[in-house]
This record gives sequence, structure tokens and C-alpha cells, in this order.
Amino acid sequence: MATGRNHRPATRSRGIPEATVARLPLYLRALTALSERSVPTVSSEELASAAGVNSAKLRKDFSYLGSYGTRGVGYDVEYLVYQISRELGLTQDWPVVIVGIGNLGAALANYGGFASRGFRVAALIDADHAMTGAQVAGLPVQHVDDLETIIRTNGVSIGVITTPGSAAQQVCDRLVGAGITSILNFAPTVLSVPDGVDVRKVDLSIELQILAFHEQRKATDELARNGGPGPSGAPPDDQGPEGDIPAVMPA
Amino acid sequence: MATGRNHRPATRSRGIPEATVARLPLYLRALTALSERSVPTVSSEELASAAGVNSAKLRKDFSYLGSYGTRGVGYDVEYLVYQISRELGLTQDWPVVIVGIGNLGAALANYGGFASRGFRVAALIDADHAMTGAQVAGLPVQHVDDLETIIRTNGVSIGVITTPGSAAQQVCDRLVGAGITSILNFAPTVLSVPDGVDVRKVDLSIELQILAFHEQRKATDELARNGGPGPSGAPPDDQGPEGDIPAVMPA
DNA sequence: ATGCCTTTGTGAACGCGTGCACAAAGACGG
DNA sequence: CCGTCTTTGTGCACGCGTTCACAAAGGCAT
Ligand SMILES: NC(=O)c1ccc[n+]([C@@H]2O[C@H](COP(=O)([O-])OP(=O)(O)OC[C@H]3O[C@@H](n4cnc5c(N)ncnc54)[C@H](O)[C@@H]3O)[C@@H](O)[C@H]2O)c1
Ligand SMILES: NC(=O)c1ccc[n+]([C@@H]2O[C@H](COP(=O)([O-])OP(=O)(O)OC[C@H]3O[C@@H](n4cnc5c(N)ncnc54)[C@H](O)[C@@H]3O)[C@@H](O)[C@H]2O)c1
Repeated sequence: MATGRNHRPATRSRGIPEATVARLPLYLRALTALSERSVPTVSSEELASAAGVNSAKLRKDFSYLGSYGTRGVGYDVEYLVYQISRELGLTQDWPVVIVGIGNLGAALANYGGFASRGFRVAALIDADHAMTGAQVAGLPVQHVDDLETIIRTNGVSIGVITTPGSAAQQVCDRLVGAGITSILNFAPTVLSVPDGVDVRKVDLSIELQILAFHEQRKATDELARNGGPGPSGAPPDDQGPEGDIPAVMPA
Repeated sequence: MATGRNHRPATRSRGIPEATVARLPLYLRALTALSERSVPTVSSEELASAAGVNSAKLRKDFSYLGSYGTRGVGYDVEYLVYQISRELGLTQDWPVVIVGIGNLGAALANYGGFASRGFRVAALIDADHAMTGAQVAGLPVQHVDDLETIIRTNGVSIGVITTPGSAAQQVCDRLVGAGITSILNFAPTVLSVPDGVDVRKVDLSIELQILAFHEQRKATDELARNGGPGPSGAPPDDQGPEGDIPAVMPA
């Protein structure tokens, strides 16, 4: 949320914690795999392992949905697939528009994983006239001038932004103006949207930087282990302005 | 200050909370933009607004790094850029390999945002012999047979997986075996790795499903508002309204 | 039916993250 | 040099999320 002054219960919708909602797709994926192998039931332990989470967490997550398990047996796979799908709103069709059909936008358009779960690429939109009319992934690229019409005609409520960062806020504003209430943003920009509009971002650069942080920490930990754990020869750094190694961690 | 239990200190590295680490790239991006506009100092309020966070949160985040501000004035932009860069490990070069040069892998390889901050695509790897040797983004695609050699030769410690999900775990195992300790996974798979290896995942499908959940909630809230606002009995029944399914468990 | 054994569902404790509110710090003008 | 005014840095309280641990539930064999 950009300007989150109005603290509404948006964090916890319908009693289902946000953290749980974020894990439901994970469970659903694991359950679908089991379903394809015709496995009738799973225990919380097995399913949790497949989803990469703690079994207690999984049981608590499911408890927010209802009592869908059988004690001593586990969960019925098909039944649970249906319940989670319904809870996530995947029993209906979600038309999606992608704005900015460059490298990334085209890759997303070609991605088969969309259709697998209720999501359907309804339209591709770009500002480049040279691109308008060209076919990408079997769909015509339409011009951004027609953005509002395209969205209203197709009843789209989810938009994906894959334009350069400089255009992202502008595109976002038009999407919201046209009635979009959910946005998935791949551009490296903080979008500001009115209340009632959800924004999620996917940021490669941020992910890499987080990895780099931990990577660096591992390296310095390694050095500290090898270099000698006795920092008795106190480093002369008190609060050096620049070029100074971060504070040493206490042993 | 015994941590009570000798749990894994992986959650909280060097005293900097994980949530803070995840926001540092955001601050860095905002600061870089200010730096390019030659803005000398920023207040926590301004910077927080640019980064889309609360100012108190920002100040607390920075307090973990040290006292880098000047009361009554704010933060020196250049200095803070340097401090955060150093903390994130961006003052050094991070060679990265991308495995799986399909739609997504090629898009990532072509992405200019990599080099902007210490990250450098060192090699592209694919299993398809027809692709080996071809140039993508000015780099030759190398065969997965040489994965270990490529990683060791280039001193790579960060790997990006953009193969199909079915190959992801296998590729992951080889990456880890070759010495990779940080993985960014785009495949829809839960990777299992040994201790000491960090995995972050980017999952388009999960993001869309989370959006769909909230979208559905908005729709039902809207309906409920129009239908009839029950004073306390907001949920009419805990089962689905019209798409009501029999709560039978196939036995 | 009865008792055993497995697994769920959840109460409770705990730790982390967030946001408030304010005292301390320092710049700056007079 | 002093007062004022701005902004930082943080103590504190609160709520969310995670995990433990266990009683209740139910299948199943006898
Ligand atoms: N390519 C990647 O792997 C990658 C990774 C992470 C993030 N990103 C981000 O995703 C975005 C797209 O990356 P890309 O590599 O595909 O860039 P790109 O330049 O290949 O594509 C951008 C497309 O957006 C179109 N566009 C520009 N302004 C527009 C507007 N106002 N309305 C509609 N369309 C517009 C352009 O015509 C172009 O086709 C960028 O913000 C980038 O930072 C990309
Ligand atoms: N394309 C997208 O927009 C998108 C979005 C989200 C997630 N994903 C995921 O990213 C992954 C890649 O998607 P894509 O659309 O680029 O698929 P793709 O089929 O276009 O590319 C996959 C590439 O991986 C290579 N490969 C297969 N097995 C390999 C192995 N064992 N070692 C090395 N390389 C191997 C293939 O040769 C191919 O070039 C998939 O897991 C997909 O689910 C893609």
C-alpha cells in the first residue's frame, strides 16, 4: 500500500490471516500434484513436507478454512483441492491484461502457467505503434490508447505491468481509472494507488540484493572463523566516517 | 543474553532483522534517484514516502545500521547510499549464472537492470544442445554438462533457475554441489537445499492467486453491502453462498 | 462394543515486526 | 552564547504469526 493511513481490516480479510492466504497457493500446488497421482488422502505431515512448511502451521492454516480433515486419517485430497480453489477464487475465470510487451511481457504472455489456474490473458497492450497488431503468443498486441475500452469490454480486474519503470505509475493510474483493482507490478517502482486497489510487486533486483546480503554475511562469518576469533586487538574504528568495516559481532 | 534455545541464527543475521534487510534495497533505490538529482540530504519523512513505507519504520531500520543521520537535518544521501550498498554487499561484484534459457531466462539475460548494481551475468546455461553456442544477450549459451566447471571457473555463488519445474530440483542439486550458496528460483517448485544455502523464489502464479483471493473478497463484500448489512451476523453462513457444495466427504 | 492408535484442531506461550510518542541532539538565527 | 525549532533515535506497547503440546476425535481391529 502506498499511502496507508486508513488502517482498515484489510490485513486480515474474512478472518483468514494474510500469511495464510499467501501459503494457500503452495498447498494447492502440492495437492494438485497428489491429485494427479490419484493419492486419495494426505496427512498434515506429508502435505506440509511437500509444501515446504511446518505441519503445525499447515493445520492452523487449514483451521481458518474450516474443519476439513478426518482425525486419524488426514485430508481428502480432492475435497481440499476444491475448498482451497474456492477460497482463492479460482473456480471462476480471471481475465488479465499485460501492459508493456517487451522482453518480460512477451515471456509472460508465452507462459503456459497462466491458463492452468483460472487466469486467462485477455489482452496485450503496448505503447509502441510498431508493435501494435503484431501477434505475441497468439494474441494481437493492442495500443495503449485503447486501454480503457479493452479493460471494460473484457471485464478485466487484474492488470500486470511490465513497462519500464518510468511509465509504470502512469500506466497504473490509467489501469485504476479503467476499473482495475488488482495490479501485479514487475517494474522497479513504488506505485501509489487509491484505497481498495491491491498491488503486489515482483522485483528481481530486490531479491538479488537480499541474496547478496546473506552471501556477504556468510563470507564474513567464514573469514571470522578462519581469521581468529580473538578480536582482542581492538580495531581502531570508533565511528569512522568512511571505508570502515561494519561493527563486529559479539562472540 | 542466551537466545534461550540455540536455534538457527539464520533468521536474524548480524542483528539486522530480516524484514529490514528486505527493505534496504527499496531505500537504496529511492536514495539513488535522489542522488542522481543531486539532492544532498533527505528527511526520514521524505525518504519514507519515496520508498512507500512508514517514516518510523525507516528510522528504526536505519538505526540497525548505525546512527547515520543528523538531527534537525536528515540523512546525507551520498553517505547513506554508500552505507546501504556496503551493508548489502553491493560494493563488490556478484557473478550470476542463469540456468534454463527459455522465454523467461532469455528475458532475464536481456534485462539491463542486472549490471546496474553489482550483479553481472557470468554465464547462461541450458540443457538443449540445439541452443548451445547460440548468443543470447551477447553471451554464449553453454551446455549444462559444463555447469560445475563454469561455476568454479567464474567463482559464481548466486544461481538463477528458470528451467521447467520438473528439472528445477535436479538443477538445484547440481548448483549446490558446484558450490552455489544462493539461489533465485523462478520455477514453481519447492526446492530442498542443505543448511547454509539460501533460496528465494519468485512465483507469478502464487502472486496472481493472492490477488484473486482479495479480488474475490472485494466482490463478495460488495455484494454483501448491497444485499443487506447484518448488524452483527455478518456472515450468513460459513459455506459458500450460491456455489454451495455438499459438505460430503467421498468415502 | 471396546480399546488402541493415529492424526487433527486448537489453546497458550513466545518472538518478531510495527507504529506511537517523545526526549535528546544538533543546526541555525539572533 | 543562547534559545528555538526541526528531526532523529528509541523505549514501549500491541498485534500478528509461529510453534509447542495435548486433548478430542475418529478409524480400525478384535
Ligand atoms: N526483463 C526482465 O527480466 C526484467 C526483470 C525484472 C524486472 N524487469 C522490469 O520489467 C519491465 C520490463 O522489462 P523489459 O525487459 O521487458 O523491458 P522492455 O524495454 O523490453 O519492454 C518494455 C515495453 O513496454 C512498452 N512501453 C513503454 N512505455 C509504455 C507505456 N506507457 N504503455 C505501454 N507500454 C509501454 C515498450 O514499448 C516495451 O515494449 C521493466 O520495468 C524492468 O525493469 C524486467
Ligand atoms: N515465462 C514466464 O513468464 C514464467 C513466469 C513464471 C514462471 N515461469 C517459470 O519459469 C520457468 C521457465 O519458464 P519458460 O517460459 O522460460 O520455459 P521455457 O520452456 O521457455 O524454457 C525452459 C528452458 O529450460 C531448459 N531446460 C530444461 N531442462 C533443463 C535442465 N535440466 N538444465 C538446464 N536447462 C534446462 C530448456 O531447454 C528451455 O530452454 C518455468 O518453470 C516456468 O514455470 C515462467
